[in-house]
Amino acid sequence: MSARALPYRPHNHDACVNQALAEAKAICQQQNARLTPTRERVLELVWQSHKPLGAYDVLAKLTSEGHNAAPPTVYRALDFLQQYGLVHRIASLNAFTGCTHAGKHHTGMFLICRACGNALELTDTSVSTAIYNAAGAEAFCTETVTLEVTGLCPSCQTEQHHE
Amino acid sequence: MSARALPYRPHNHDACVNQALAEAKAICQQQNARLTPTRERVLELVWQSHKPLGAYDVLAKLTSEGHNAAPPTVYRALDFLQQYGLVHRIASLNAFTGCTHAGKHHTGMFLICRACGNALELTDTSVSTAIYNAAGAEAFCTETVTLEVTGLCPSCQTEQHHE
DNA sequence: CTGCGAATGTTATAATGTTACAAATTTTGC
DNA sequence: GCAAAATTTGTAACATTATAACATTCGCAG
Repeated sequence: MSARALPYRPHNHDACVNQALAEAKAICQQQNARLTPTRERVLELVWQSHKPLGAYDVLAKLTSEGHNAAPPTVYRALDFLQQYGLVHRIASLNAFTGCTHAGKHHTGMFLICRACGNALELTDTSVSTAIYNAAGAEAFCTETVTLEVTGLCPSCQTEQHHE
Repeated sequence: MSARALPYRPHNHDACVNQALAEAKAICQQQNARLTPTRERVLELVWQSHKPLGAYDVLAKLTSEGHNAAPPTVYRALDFLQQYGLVHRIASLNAFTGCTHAGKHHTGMFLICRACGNALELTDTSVSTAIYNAAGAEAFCTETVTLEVTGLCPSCQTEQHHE
């Protein structure tokens, strides 16, 4: 598998989408989960860019395509996708983004640019370890970690025009 | 200044509240900010326990005290308190909690027990450093960090009855 | 083809958060 | 002290995000 493109640099984004869809199909098949058309379409929509997308944004896109959708349609699809590790919810944005480490056990860390809105998902062992240890020092049993960093991505640090 | 009590252990909680209020007054005085009665009352309410409180919970308490409050009343007070580092917003819960490190420059890390609902705020240099470095390795300029760990606190790991 | 569980449609509503403008209060400059 | 300015609060309406409850349809095993 090739390295992931950086969200805030120009790249062939179709490759991102295709890879994500291919991985999703493989994962669902392997786990005997049904990647139905609606679920697949929602996953595609979330992957339309590296900017986390609100549930109602997804809904609007579905609607504009003629899909007869309501909020539960979207939230159910997103729940399913989250369950199988195909998308992440960004709590600080109330939005969803495609998982770039699908299938791999990981603690997502997100770098979210406040200027261009793109989010980069990282996995960093020293971060996870430090968090796990800090929690352990308080005898706390860690189950889930929400780690979202906001700031400026390399592109937006130098450019004036934010995409 | 004495060490902080652990949220999920029995402790003299009035001391927590009193300390928080005293610190808040000192900080506001020092920064020439006005800790008005409404703001102070909201801070007290948020400090009524170590369980992060929703804005509408605060609103309900204010209302039950006869205060003529509406959502903006609460959100404005919370915004003010956040601005001066007196409360934190817990994004994964849509709730607010009193800051136990008010006045000190810090990156909050929260250990949130899914059983009892209490939250413990930590500051851990190795965690902050690891995060900052991981972001820096991507040439990302960190501004804010949201770090919320969910799991089981020591008490709830052993006890059946969750407070 | 029929019955069962999973998935989706549909309607309504809950929970969280914001906008906009008016009134009251506090501060400030004189 | 007093008027103007700035800050804070009141008030009503509304926007956004998410869920509940129940009916219907779909996919598939027997």
